[in-house]
Amino acid sequence: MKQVVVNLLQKALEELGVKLKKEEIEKVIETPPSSDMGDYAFPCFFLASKLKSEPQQIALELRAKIKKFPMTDFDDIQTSGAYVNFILDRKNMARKIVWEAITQKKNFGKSKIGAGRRTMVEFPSPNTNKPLHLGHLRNMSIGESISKLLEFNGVKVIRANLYNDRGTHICKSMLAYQKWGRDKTPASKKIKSDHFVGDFYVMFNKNLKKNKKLEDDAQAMLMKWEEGDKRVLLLWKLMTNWAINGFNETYKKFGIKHDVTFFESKLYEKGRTLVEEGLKNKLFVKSKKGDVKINLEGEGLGEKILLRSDGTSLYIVQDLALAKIKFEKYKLNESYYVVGSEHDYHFKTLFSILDKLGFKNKGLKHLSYGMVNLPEGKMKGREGTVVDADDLIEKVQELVKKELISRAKLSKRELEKRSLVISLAAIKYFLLKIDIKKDMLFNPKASINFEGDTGPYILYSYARASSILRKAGVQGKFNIGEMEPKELELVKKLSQFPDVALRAYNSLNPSLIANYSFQLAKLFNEFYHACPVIGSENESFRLALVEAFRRVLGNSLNLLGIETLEEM
RNA sequence: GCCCCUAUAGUUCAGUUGGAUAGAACACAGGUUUGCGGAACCUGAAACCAAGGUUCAAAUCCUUGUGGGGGCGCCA
Repeated sequence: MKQVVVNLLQKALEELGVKLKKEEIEKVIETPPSSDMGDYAFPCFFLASKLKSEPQQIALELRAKIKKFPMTDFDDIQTSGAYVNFILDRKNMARKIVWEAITQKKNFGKSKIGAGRRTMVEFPSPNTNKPLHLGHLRNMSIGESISKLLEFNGVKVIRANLYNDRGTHICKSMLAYQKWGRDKTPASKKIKSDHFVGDFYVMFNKNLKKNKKLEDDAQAMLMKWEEGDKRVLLLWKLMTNWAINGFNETYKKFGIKHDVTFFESKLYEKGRTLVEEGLKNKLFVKSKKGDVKINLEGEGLGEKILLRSDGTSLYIVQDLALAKIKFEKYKLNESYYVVGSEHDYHFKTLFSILDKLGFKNKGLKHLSYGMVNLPEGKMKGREGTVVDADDLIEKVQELVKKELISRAKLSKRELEKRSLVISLAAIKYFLLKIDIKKDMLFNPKASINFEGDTGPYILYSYARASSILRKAGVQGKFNIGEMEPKELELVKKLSQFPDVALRAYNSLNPSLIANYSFQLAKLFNEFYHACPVIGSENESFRLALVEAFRRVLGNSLNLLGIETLEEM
């Protein structure tokens, strides 16, 4: 519908002597602050200097020109100051949007703008020495939602995960296990296996306070690991598998699945050829001590060391290698890294070095998201102020169960299923509604609230729509009579979905979808309070509207990685 | 010390990328029972960190200051 407005404006502007491209016109079109003013607005301020006239005057002339064209889609075109406001034929619009939503179903709102592209999205890439925490939940929510957004716009997505399974942090857990964990296994302790590993990491840090020598022991163990010491490798394999098996349970519960998995342990020496290449091109320099570094002062990034003086490589070298492997093996157009903003500097240097190595315009992007803070401040692993991912999910699920039990009798299985869907909706929505790049506060009390701007509230409105449709039975065609204001508002909100999905795709920001979902759910609740559906004069249209709403909200939630429920 | 990010009701967040009257939610005060599920709906009070600048137009862009967060290892 916007395109019709654009076309009309382009023709009228040309008659006034201004040639503008469609995209230029589309860009300035906005939505008026209130819907009585119109559905689309065109501000004329920027034309004032070109036409050497008052913006108000231009608006009037523009309106006069447009009025002369034959039109079917509009009730009226008005001006208000320097704005030309287009008022759509509401019945026509409602018919169109509702019909499209109902018939296009899952495809409603999709675009093909990304067709033919292949993009890798890497998340959450944890360390294998301790279980996932709240930050990883934000990471996974964002990673999955962005993957869905890309797919919704035609992109072929490859979901990847990189395990940071090598280094001193791993050796710390291993050392603690060697010292104090003899013969115990996750099964014998009846504990989730990644938590089992994490407990030893905590144990290491506790004992480190009493015995500083442990730090050296961990370093010594890393040396043995690098030398290929069989005993150390055996233990490493055992514990890494425990960690990963535990993660896999969490991924499954959280609803994410990877297509590719990378391991730092297999990659960390693969960047050598790249380093040698850089040395040949004099991009990198070897100092007298033997370490290899690159000067990035020009970019304001300082000096970066790539190889230690003993010849072993640093973390960034494997990221260099991995970037290349990704593009060569998977024929990518883009590669996105979902990693917290604390690593902004790392990615700046990484991309800068790759650029210098001739790896230009490869669509590498750091999807940097803000830190998750607690009311008490930052989460600190060693001080035990971390919110554990599994614990959080379990805790929220328990609260949902209590709520469900107080409402209806459910079978155990149904209780489990519903409570999981609702609690994941609560957590994911809470984490996704905030602008990806901003730090956020995770208030445990607010996160278990199920009223207002929350996942459960949105799921509830979906379930109510389903309930109405269930009661009414199957419907076919519909007729539109006079529309109530709430019906119109709901229709307009539905019509915005394709635009919102596209904007979220362009800005790679799921929070737009989250906020839209809430606004849509809220309008629906207002609508069904104001307008009876079943048995009303406009039953056929209202039912269709409810169905369209249900469809669009379902599509919207799907983009957030949130499942829906027919009953709550 | 240097670099990056950030600042909107009591609190947590929006604000269509520079446009018309800055929107919600929570909390607070009050209300909606005989209609499709009250995890709902309605009413009320409450905000752009400060000072300059650019512009027809600034919460949005620039400068400075102040507050908050992060990064500056031959760690990952």
